[in-house]
Amino acid sequence: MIKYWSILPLFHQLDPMDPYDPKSLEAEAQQLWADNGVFEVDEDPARESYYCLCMFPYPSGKLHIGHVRNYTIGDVISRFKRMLGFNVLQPMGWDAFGMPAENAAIKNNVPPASWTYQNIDYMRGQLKLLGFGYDWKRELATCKPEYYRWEQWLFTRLMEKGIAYKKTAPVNWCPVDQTVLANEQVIEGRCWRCDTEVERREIAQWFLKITDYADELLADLDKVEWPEQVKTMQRNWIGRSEGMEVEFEVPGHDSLMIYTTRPDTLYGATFMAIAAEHPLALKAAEQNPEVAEFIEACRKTNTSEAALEKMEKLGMAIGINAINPVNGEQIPIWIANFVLMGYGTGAIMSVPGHDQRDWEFARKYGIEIRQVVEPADGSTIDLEAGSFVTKEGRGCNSDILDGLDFEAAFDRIADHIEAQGKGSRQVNYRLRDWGVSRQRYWGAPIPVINCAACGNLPVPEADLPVVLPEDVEFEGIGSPIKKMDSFKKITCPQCGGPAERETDTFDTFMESSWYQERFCCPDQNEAMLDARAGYWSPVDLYIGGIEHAILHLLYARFYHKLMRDEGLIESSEPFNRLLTQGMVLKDGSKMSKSKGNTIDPQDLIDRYGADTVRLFIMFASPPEQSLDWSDTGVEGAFRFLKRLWAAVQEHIAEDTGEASFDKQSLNDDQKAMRLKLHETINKVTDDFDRRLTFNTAIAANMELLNSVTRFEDDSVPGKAIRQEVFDSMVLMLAPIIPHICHRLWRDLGHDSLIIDHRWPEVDATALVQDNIEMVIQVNGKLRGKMQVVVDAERDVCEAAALKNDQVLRFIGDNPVKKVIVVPGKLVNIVI
RNA sequence: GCCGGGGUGGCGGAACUGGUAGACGCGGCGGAUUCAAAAUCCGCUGGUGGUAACACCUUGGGGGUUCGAGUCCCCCCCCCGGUACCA
Repeated sequence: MIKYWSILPLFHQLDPMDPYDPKSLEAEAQQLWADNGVFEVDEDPARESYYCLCMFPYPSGKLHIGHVRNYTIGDVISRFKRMLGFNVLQPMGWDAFGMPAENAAIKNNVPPASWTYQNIDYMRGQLKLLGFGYDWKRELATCKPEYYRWEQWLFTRLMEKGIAYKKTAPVNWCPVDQTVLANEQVIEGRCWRCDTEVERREIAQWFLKITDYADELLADLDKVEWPEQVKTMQRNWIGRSEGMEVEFEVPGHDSLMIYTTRPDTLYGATFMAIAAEHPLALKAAEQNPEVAEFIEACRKTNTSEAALEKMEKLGMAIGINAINPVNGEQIPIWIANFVLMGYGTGAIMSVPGHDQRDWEFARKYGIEIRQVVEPADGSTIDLEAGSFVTKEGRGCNSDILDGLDFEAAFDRIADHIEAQGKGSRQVNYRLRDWGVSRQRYWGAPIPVINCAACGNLPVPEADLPVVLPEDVEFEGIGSPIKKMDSFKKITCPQCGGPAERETDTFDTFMESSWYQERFCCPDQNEAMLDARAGYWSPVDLYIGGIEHAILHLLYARFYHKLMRDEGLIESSEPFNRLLTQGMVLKDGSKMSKSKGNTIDPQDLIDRYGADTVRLFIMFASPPEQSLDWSDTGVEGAFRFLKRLWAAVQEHIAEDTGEASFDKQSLNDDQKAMRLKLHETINKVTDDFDRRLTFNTAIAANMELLNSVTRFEDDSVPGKAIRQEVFDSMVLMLAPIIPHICHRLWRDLGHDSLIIDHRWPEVDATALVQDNIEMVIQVNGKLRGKMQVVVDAERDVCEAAALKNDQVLRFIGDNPVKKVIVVPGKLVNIVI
């Protein structure tokens, strides 16, 4: 703990009537924190740890207001937990790989690395100006080899375990720029740079078998304290379903394997749909130029799910039939643009009677729609109007399934098909394996060597890391390392022959999947993680945007389990509690450069100081809701700080001496002041700890400041109560507006750092009241109020209510039918 | 399309477990201070009617449950996030 005597020279001479000057007092506080390493922490088994982590930023150039919100929330909670006595870790780093750096390189001809490092330097300065209590010793950037080498190392381990594997998957391809495009770079089906129509291509890529962990990822959601909506989104994303794999024979060709969750509708299958890239489709195209043309047309669609679902569903029959295993019927095989080769088997069975998408397709192409499920209540349905999608019906026109409900029909047909060897019960997931290959430069190189003789080999551990060359020039859009022989050409570690390095890089979600563990031991050069991770991890509270509810958070959970199974860590989940922060809006819509409605945090810091920015952000709305930016609201926050400053300065200017008070002999106003204070401490503590609603905590302190300003009592106990109020208020506000409170704490006569002081405690005796107010309603409408003793019995309340003048007016001559008493709250008289 | 969330005064929001709708702040109006302005301080401020006391209406729209609904249930509208290569 640092005592003031050691740092006094840093402060101005105290003049109680100094105006509030955020610039100098914030600089002084920040300097003191930095010089004394106030937020640097070490593992201390004697103390309980609290690991508070905010999603680290992509170094895009400068902080945007969403960052400021995210990091203010994290800093407020970290400082609060520290005041409760926890050993708090709050680190910060940089999610430094990604596309914007490449775009900047193409546009401005600067290497992505130097652009990134410059941005990091600038943004680090901004974070320091905001006064966030980070342990800067632990700072990391994911683009540094000492970071990504461990990711490469783990990947080689996963290759050996078979969790990393290679298969083809679709990408967006620009035929002019000769490069792969991200979904974001495809604007209405065209390349964002050259406006060429984008094609879909199937290329070989690396995958991680996240589906092997699907059940555990699902089950472990019950172990974490996350918002229910995020858990629901993840459950739906994983999408566990119980169904069957069924084999359809195709005379003269390989059979088609399909998966269905509705084997009870097998008798209603009237066609099959396959992907344009399916081998059977390609074979048909050889015979039929029209089919070839259609396949070509199918390639003109985006790979994104939203685009795929919204586009017009198109198909073409290939003139080959499949045999339905349940009834031997021959049904036509169609190529359909909404079936993708990369997902499942690239083939589906279609039951237009009982699936809406199949129904629309069948309607369009005049394919038979057959009813095989009927309503259980015996009513009739109209398949001309739409499909009948339900699991509540019973089978019809289905031979052995007729009259059976869903469960019975499922079992009957499953037994039947399994007995015939034409398929089996199967649990399936909507979740697909994680494609980690990116055909881009600014990412961690995938540590693989491609040898014509030996195949795909992991780079031997001794040769790691595979370092990404940072001094590169962009010629066009493609990745420079794909043409760089000095990087590419290598000898095979197995046969010694010529080989090539993999030039794809990792998805940047790889880096952000484990940084939270590396923060525990960022200087460890011998291993990915060490025992220190065991002290801090898992993260106690993780804070970030709701937009990460599925992908990032699911990948990080998966990666954590991979590290656990590698023996690197003991826990199964990375983030115990999650706080998803809402977006920052301006005039009700998202800020964007094109709309010109962006707010630059730097301007605000320059004009008002960090405390005002922090206060406004925390006051404007609760963290989980979106926040609408308001310039006048910022003024209001600044005004509050000035009032707080002036009120404390005025208090310390009066001579309080050794003022004290005796709880037993206070007058009514003094009691009321202390009641207000301790009610506020009670509420604010709950708001900070359980509810995480800092806006109401701030509002409560504003009320308290209003009350204490009106508390004009110059007696000795009065002064002492005022000191108690200001001490508590400054402590309660310190996590939110740390600079001004740091200063006011000393002005109030304390010689320790406020960050090292304990959070204020409620004095239960101050909360005791004699009388309370109760509301009286007539037929549920408020008609009167009354004072009763604090623990008045029901009948006392009722009798008092029925004597109330206002109430009697409303009752009039009507007989009272019923009286409802909610003790301590209200009396409702029903007439 | 699918999954998830949201909609309360002129504005941001409060109302935590079905129990006083609108705390706190912004804005607005009026006043004090000032030569004047800024800043600051004090008062009023959901809508409609009324001189007033007061009454009625009001939580996106429609219906329901309940003594009582912003809160629970059903239907609809609008906005936002995600949708697997934006991070």
